[in-house]
Amino acid sequence: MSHTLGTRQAQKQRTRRALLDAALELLEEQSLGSLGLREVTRAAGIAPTAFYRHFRSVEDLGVALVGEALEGLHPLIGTAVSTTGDAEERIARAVELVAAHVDRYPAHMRFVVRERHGGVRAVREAIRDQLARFTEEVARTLAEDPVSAGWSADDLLMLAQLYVEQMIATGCLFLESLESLEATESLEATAPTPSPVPATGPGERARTRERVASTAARRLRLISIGRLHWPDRRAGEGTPDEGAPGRGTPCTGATGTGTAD
Amino acid sequence: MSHTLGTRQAQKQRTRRALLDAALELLEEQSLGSLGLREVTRAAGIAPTAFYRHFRSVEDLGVALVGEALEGLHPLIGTAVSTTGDAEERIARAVELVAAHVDRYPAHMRFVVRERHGGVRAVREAIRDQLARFTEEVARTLAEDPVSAGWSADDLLMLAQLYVEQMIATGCLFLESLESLEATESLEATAPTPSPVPATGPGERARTRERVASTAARRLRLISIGRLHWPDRRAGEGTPDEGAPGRGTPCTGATGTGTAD
DNA sequence: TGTACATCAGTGAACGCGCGTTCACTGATGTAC
DNA sequence: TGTACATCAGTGAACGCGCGTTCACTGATGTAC
Repeated sequence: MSHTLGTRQAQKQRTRRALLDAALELLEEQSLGSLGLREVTRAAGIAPTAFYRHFRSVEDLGVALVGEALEGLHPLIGTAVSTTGDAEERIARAVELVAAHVDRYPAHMRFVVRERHGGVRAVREAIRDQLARFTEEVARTLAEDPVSAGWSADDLLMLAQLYVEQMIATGCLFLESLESLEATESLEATAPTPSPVPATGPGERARTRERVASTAARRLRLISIGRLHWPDRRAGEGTPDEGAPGRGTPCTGATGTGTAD
Repeated sequence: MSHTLGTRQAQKQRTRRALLDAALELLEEQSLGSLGLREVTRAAGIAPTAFYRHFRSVEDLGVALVGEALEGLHPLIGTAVSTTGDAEERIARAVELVAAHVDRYPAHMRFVVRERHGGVRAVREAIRDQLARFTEEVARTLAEDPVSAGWSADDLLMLAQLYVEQMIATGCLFLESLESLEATESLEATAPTPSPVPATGPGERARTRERVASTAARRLRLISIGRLHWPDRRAGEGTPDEGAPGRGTPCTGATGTGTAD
């Protein structure tokens, strides 16, 4: 820290954190639109009226959470998509990045996934804007790759969107695996006897994680392969029983609709 | 209709419909978790207590909406993914299917997209189950395609998931384009003078639609190309400046983690 | 066809409750001299 | 260092309101004879 905060400022920050954390926990089982101000302050251990010292409304708190959840990812994107390493390495790096972020901020990520299409406009737009920035950064990084030579700006953007969507879908997979694990574990806690065959041991968490990572990696691999053979306009035409058709004429960008409108 | 409903039954169905429609309209701007029973009955024009003649709770109504939104799509899936026609035709058919469904049931589709990761468990699970059925059907249809020869069950499922996710993303794109059009049109309605250059004419709706359809089609095209060249394990290895590497050895399924666990 | 009774979709009053927001306040922290 | 005053994060009472659910009811529709 550059200069220590005054006691008062520090306390205010702590209360603010308590509000954000309380909200995050409550948001695991409901959406922002149904989250009450009193509910949050109760969980945070402060009086309802104190809420207004930190946020104008619950919606406002939601926008702050979007920032916390996604702001920190921007510097990491370049690393994950960068040209260094072969395709497999890059894919593994991207999946690992998502996995680590979900591991570290599960509640934040659940919140983002839930509210991305949720009922609170301001939050939806905050998320959309962050994702648009991600997409633009990915597109810029992809453009530097020699593989992208000849790609139209429109097609590059399309590919970047596909990658970003895929990263979100991967995050969802990791989140769902966390959820199902919790469900299993709480079931076991209730069970009268320890299962004869320990279906959920200490390694189960790691194994589920690996399975999810593998699925996510294969999806990315398929997309990357498509990218390498793009545009391949003849793909799938007629019967595919003639073996390997190879790539079509490199009529780059001919498939796009053009950027200007 | 096989046999006409009694007056009483018919009236009950009409009230039920009024409740569902009122809910759908209210859900355009909020999520199910914050939708009130009294709010719905008020909009439907009936007494709050009458709600219980039709649904046990708002959550229950939500589950009914999931059925309405997705049940009807099952018979259409086969047609969209089927082997008939070349890859381009199939892609166009799939995009058109989604576009038509969103055009006809925009509120239903918005609801599904919003609640897929929303705060109401029962509804989330109803949607997840329907999507799992879609995925299975797509996987089964893909398996019949000669292109899928040698694909492991795991990889086929991965591809089917990718396609289903992509269909949902396409639906989102169409929904967002509807939303932005409405915003523009209401802005124009408020504007004092008709714009000198009519930025939003009667053709704007069609043009936006076409742009979205084109983007969606290109995404599907890229995935289809990836599919044709799968697994191509050497893709992207080293520098890609040596031209067309062709497809790798068809070590089918070697990339999967196996289905049994 | 007519009558007597059963069913049941929709009503309206009433309930206790938690909500968001207002207001004047308290008392610890910060600051000027 | 000590004193006097300003700031402001957090308090607690109070408000009007809409909520979900209960209950006994009404009256049109359905049914048995």
